[in-house]
Amino acid sequence: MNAEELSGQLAAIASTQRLGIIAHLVGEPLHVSELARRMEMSRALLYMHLAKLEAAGFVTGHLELSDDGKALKFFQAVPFELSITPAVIAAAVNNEEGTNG
Amino acid sequence: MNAEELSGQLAAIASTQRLGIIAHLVGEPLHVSELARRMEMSRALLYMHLAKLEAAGFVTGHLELSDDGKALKFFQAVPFELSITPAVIAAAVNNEEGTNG
DNA sequence: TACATGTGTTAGTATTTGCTGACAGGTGCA
DNA sequence: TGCACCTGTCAGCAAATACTAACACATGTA
Repeated sequence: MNAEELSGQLAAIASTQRLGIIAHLVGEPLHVSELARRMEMSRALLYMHLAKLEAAGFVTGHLELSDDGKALKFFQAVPFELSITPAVIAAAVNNEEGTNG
Repeated sequence: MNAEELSGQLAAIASTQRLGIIAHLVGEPLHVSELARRMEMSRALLYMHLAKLEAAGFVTGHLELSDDGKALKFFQAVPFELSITPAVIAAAVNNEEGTNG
């Protein structure tokens, strides 16, 4: 873990919208349109947020075929634990590996 | 801890520059001009970053009088531990208090 | 055919954030 | 007086991010 990776992870969840997305996907996978309705958010915007979350590894998506033959893109939250302390930050900035996860 | 507070905390450290500032201030308080030199950053910019970090509680600053009578603004890192998991996020989004620190 | 549902992408705009340069003011010292 | 330090703030520009509206295309159903 270096400083860029760490700040990338943090930036991915440093948003109330994206925290809301993760909260919605904890324990209950949802497809994009359904999630967009629940979050009262446009699909285009939701795709942008999901892309950032998926790139950082906080959610994962997969296509699923519904009973009536429609392709649904389901997303779910990925289990993780991020523990941040001053020491963890100092280690990351000094580019040391294997310090946190 | 609600979603806004949590995302605020995360946003405050979701920056390689600000991670670098914290790393510099771990175990060694520095005054602004000295820190600006070590980070190779303008003071104006550093003030902006320090303001965000201080508002979020990651660093704390105080004026100190040097031997030769100059006022120096020292900053130091505040000890903390932020533990982020999907459950913590869900709790924050649902506005529950007392779940994480 | 037409409508409701879904995925996925793009162009363009609005808002926020990061950053620079310049300023005003203070102390100590030669 | 002038120089070398320091704190603190502001206007303005640059770049990144968030967001909207619109498009193309697919399936099932009336």
